[in-house]
Amino acid sequence: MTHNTTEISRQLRKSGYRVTPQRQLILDAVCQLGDHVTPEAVYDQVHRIAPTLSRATVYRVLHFLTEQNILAMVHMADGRLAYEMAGPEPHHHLVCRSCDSLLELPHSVLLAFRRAMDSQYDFEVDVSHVSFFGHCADCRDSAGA
Amino acid sequence: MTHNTTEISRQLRKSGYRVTPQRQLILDAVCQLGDHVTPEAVYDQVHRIAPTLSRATVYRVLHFLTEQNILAMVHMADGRLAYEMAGPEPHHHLVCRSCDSLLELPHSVLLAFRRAMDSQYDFEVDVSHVSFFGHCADCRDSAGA
DNA sequence: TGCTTTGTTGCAAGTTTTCGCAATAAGCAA
DNA sequence: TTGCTTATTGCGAAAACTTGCAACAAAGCA
Repeated sequence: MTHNTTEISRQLRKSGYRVTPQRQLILDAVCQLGDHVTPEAVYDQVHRIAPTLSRATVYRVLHFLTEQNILAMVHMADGRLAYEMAGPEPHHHLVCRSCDSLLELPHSVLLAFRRAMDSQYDFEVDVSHVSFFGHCADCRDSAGA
Repeated sequence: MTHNTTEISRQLRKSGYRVTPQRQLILDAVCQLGDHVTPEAVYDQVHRIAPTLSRATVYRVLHFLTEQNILAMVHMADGRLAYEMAGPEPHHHLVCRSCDSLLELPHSVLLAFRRAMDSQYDFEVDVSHVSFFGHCADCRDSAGA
């Protein structure tokens, strides 16, 4: 378990939300499954332990935990959504359109971009989670450009 | 009509694809409806003229035209997909989450970013059309942050 | 501990998006 | 123009995702 259950629980309760077994199971599942977890994968994982937990709840809880900044929403190349643990430091992805691989981008890169937009356009870009699409080194080579 | 129908038709036929009435209607619809057009909006628009044209075809054609670089896919704030004409001149948007206003971003900004990603991460970012979300000057002020 | 409040869940029905496959028709060549 | 090839469509069904609502149960308090 890489997430601090008690800390997150406390955070939720403090905001007037409840810590339910469903929410804990779903959080554990995302945590275990890694970096770009689809709702369906979460459902499969969780359903083994709690067969009555519904798909609707999975979707609702994923949304909810994202709003609470406990999870982060990730755009996949095909437009679908996936989730991952948010962590204290926002991070970003370079998503390969060919092989769907993810490359992590340090927050500092985006902070610089954000500052630039702010000063030049007076626009506050939300850089809590950003994904860029393109082609990784491997796929670029094999494409034989 | 801001798109060059004959040129696009020629491009498609040259690649071995066919120019169907459905494809033309859908292209026209996206073109008329402007920036960030949802599949449903396209369907509504097109359905008035061609009631038998199915939703499946709308989705398929939008996807297809995106692959052909005739349309560009844009991620909306809520994770949903929208489309817009790709055009020869790449353009980018700063989208305000509060008032939905669009601010155009010069391509040069993104080109610099692209070069940085290429040299630092050996990743070729697709910067043909990018949207960033956040808050414009007006909404930032009125929010009283 | 037991009661109360009200945030959450599960179900089922409702959207949105995709898929398989037979029928159709675009483009090409004669 | 006619016919052939096969890309593309439409349909219906399935998958993916959302929503309304009644029942349930987490937190807080007596």
